[in-house]
Amino acid sequence: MSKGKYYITTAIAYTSGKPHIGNSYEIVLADSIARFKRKDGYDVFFQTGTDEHGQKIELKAQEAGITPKEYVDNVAGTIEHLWNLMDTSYDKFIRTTDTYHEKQVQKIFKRLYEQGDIYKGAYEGMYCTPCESFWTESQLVDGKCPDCGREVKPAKEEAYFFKMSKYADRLIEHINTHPQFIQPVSRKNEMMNNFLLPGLQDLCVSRTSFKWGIPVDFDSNHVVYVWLDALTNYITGIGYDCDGNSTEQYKELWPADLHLIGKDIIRFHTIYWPIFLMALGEELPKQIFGHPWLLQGDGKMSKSKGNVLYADDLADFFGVDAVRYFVLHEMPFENDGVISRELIVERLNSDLANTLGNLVNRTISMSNKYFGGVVEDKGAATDAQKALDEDLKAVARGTYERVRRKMEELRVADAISEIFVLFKRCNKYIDETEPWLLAKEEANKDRLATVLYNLVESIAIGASLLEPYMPSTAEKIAAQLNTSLRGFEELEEFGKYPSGNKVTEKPEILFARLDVKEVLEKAETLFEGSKADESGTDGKKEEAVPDGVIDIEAKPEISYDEFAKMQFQVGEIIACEEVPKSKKLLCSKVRIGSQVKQIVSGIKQYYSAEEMVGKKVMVLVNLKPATLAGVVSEGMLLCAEDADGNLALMTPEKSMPAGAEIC
RNA sequence: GGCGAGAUAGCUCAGUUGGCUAGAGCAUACGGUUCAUACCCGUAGUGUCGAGGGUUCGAAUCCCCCUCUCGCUACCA
Repeated sequence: MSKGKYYITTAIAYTSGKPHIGNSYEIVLADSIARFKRKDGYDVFFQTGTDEHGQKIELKAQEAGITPKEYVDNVAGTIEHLWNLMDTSYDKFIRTTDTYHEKQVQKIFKRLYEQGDIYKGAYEGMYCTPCESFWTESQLVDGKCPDCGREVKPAKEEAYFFKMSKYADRLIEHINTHPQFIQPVSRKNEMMNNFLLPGLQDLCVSRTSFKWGIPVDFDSNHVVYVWLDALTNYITGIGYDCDGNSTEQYKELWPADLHLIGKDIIRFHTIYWPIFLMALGEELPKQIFGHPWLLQGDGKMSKSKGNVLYADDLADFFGVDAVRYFVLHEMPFENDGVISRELIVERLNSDLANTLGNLVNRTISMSNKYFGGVVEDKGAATDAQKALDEDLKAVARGTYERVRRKMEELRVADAISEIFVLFKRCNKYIDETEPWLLAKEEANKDRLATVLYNLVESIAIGASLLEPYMPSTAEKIAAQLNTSLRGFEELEEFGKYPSGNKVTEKPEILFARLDVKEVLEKAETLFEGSKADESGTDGKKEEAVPDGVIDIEAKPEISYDEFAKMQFQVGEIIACEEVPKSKKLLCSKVRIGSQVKQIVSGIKQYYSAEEMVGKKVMVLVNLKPATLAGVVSEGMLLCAEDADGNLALMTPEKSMPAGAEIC
């Protein structure tokens, strides 16, 4: 009997490169929820996929010397392979380059345009010719340039905008009346306070600066903004049609029950996406969960440091289920969690090898040793023993309900812990009943059989509950017990294991204990080896990176003319002060030849105002002035930036006069 | 700068509407046990519950203030 449909999605993965474990973990999380709901009697539809458009991909492809399509085919293949490797049970893998998706996005864009939600405007906003500045509507003072007070006029660069403000009130109302809509709740406040309550800006939903996107079919200069493109995957993937010819599947599945996403893209999912849906007249998803991230403890993950963890490498090392267990068990609900090989070894040893693996092993060993593997419920127990048995049984029978409640709140880590409470209870039961003592007296044979039966039955229940999280481990345990995994509806009754059944003769070790030191050494060796022959997902060989250097993302080639437009000069800092009300900004007076410019820079963390004075620095002089934190800045001080974001000013290597050209 | 969250055992955290000697897991030490993957079971802990002040018979829990950390956000030209 079905409890109804359950449509769950992950964010679609961006195909700019191979995702690391921090990104891959979302799919495992979604998978465990999908599998749980399926076992719990829901008709689950689980969709994932890839987001394949955008400038970044266009550039990456250009770098690799292949077409964008070739590039994304490559990466999408890698991603789907990873998802499969992690044993995820998605029903649909959508790619935003799929034809049906692209067609639908074009239709949606057109419809929104025709009904007036999307309008053609100017990307940079209002232009003040004398100041050479663009301003957004909200920056204008009485509709005039905030700097000089003169008239402004619309800029030339055209773009399409979505009227967000039109739907803002409805969205606020929806969020307020649906407390479950945004999870965790702290995220809801952030969205409200930062975006909704101050007033939503209209969103620019087209681009002309690159080509790799879905073209706006009635205006070929424009491609659809990637987020409008990407978000709609949730409906196009199940057959939405904006002319009203949506499939039966769509009608059944929409609205989605859960969008599982990273906390970094909550804004797009809780503001823009619902508003797009309102504009289309569709229902809003029931819940959006912005999960935190698993981060590396020892600094940022970086390719050149060789400390990036990938799901496939970890799976090679520890096994798929161990990795699944780790990421799910450490799944932070509100704060970011930490992942490292050391921590994985710790968890694997203490939970998987000691508590679970050893329990299964010792139980099966005893069954073989004492009864040739036959497990029989003789029902033998004195009153005192009955109390003991009943306590174990109560834990076993109640575990499903405890797990279910945790899953209801998406507390996956807590759900798993509940299952391990049962396994720990089993270990304790062995100590309490002392089977090895029972085995010494022939008169206690029946009691011994009963004890082992209770253990086998409890483990069978635990394994069945474990299935959504560690599917193949659950299967392995069932196989060793010579039984099959049960449905959830069979877990609240104790004694389903067929009495007289025979367990396997030779129990395999489920999880071997690992030595942290050995693991780290092996990882080191592997990394050294793979550095030499690793070919990136872009098909281009990556050079081994020597110590002390970093790589950054390459920008497209420019012409000499483009370069020549920029004017660099040596500037001398003659005064400098902190910008009030600002965390990062210093405001410097910079002498460049005979003139003095005021330049604001975000370097307060690295330089004090005092030490700035007297420095000769490299200045981009002819940059369009802008206002930062209320202060006008008329240029840019150039800095070098390392992988951790530390900044160092560029200064001339020999003494040079202020104003000297840098060319 | 604005808004918000938090600071509890070595580590990760739980502590409901203020109430007895402040808890769990991991790690540590000791004891027990030997069926098992040197595993399991038990016991023991230590904590100025971030600092200071206040309300109260009584505060980790409420109020004020301070310090620090974190998240989102605006500036990072």
